[in-house]
Amino acid sequence: MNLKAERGAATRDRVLAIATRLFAEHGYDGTSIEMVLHESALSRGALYHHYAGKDALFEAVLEAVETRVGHEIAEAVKGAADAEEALRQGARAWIRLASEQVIQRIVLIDAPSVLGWEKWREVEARHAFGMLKGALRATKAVQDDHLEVYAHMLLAAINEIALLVARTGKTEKAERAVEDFLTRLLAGAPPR
Amino acid sequence: MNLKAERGAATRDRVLAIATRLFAEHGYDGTSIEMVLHESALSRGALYHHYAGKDALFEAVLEAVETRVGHEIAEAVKGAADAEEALRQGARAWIRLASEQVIQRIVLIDAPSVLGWEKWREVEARHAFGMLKGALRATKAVQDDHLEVYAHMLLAAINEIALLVARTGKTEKAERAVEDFLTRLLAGAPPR
DNA sequence: TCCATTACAGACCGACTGTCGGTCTAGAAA
DNA sequence: TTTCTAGACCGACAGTCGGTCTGTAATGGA
Repeated sequence: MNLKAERGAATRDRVLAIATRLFAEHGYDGTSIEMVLHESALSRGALYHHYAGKDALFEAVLEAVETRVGHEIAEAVKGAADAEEALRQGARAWIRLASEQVIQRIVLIDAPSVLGWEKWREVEARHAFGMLKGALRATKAVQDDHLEVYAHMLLAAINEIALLVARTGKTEKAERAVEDFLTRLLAGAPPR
Repeated sequence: MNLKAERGAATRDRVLAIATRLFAEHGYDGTSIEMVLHESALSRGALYHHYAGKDALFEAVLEAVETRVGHEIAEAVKGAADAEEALRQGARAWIRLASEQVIQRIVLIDAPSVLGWEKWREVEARHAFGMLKGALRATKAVQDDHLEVYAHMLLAAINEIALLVARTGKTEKAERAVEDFLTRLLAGAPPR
């Protein structure tokens, strides 16, 4: 049970790579199963043997992309002196990573509408959101019962900027604004 | 040339109302033109006479929803004492409005993927984003060349919370966190 | 050797979007 | 009054797409 398993895994990987490219280029709706079939020189039966449907294929693609991104951000944050520094470096790394169309289209634009917001959030919690929440907690700048909401706001804000930068190209300016944004947020709760 | 024009406008409105409800309930992909046809007791030809296609119909729906939301938020902000107060009241009103499924599904989830991010942004600029940017400028808490980016981050953050509240129901808690978030942001740029 | 399991093939189905030739009628023009 | 035009509306149809189903080949454990 080795040759068979390996062949199957290889096919799945091939399909995954092709689907990732197509989804990124043409979006979920603009990509037909037919296209994937054609490029992978596979039959319908084979594809549906490995993936339950178009949605499931998309979800597998999303999962793979998120995993890769997670590793790259972890790498970028490695040398950070403290929690706040890690948060800043992570944010910067994320914005730069998200210049890739693969991430923009698949993770930020199509995923919520294809999988539904709940499912998307669940996937994010295991990756980008989870990391950010951890980093934010480590800074101790936010009281515990606001942590969840803060992490949501922060991630959404940074995602938006990633998309913005991808269109306008004003990377430095946006990064400075995000730095400023983070500085204000981390300044600690003012007296009310 | 009056009866004819009126009849046409009435048909467009009828279709728009039905499409809005269906898009909100089943999402863009889950709503078929066939459904709209059936509920509006109209023929394919007639519908395609008034709207260029499914995308165009969706865009018309989005525009109508955004316009309504714009009015309601303007109403909510009316009595605000100063710019900061207006921003806070606007944010709160927006979060509460976004408890409607119509707004969540159509404006926040489906629009970016159906129309594409650029088109979506363009529509938003004429409505929610435009208002928020104006309000933020009026507070003078953000330097001019960061204004655009800040407005993006802020809107994205608030939108995210609107979706979060819609799922978890913890309105008060989320609103307090947003209040806190705004307070920190508006506290002014710290010395660097 | 036998057989269960897995990989793969491709015909087929129903549903969907968008097109196209055409009808009907209000109301302007003659 | 008669004629003509533009716009509202109709429904058959083509083409595409996602997904199903039956069947075949080959691997590897019993």
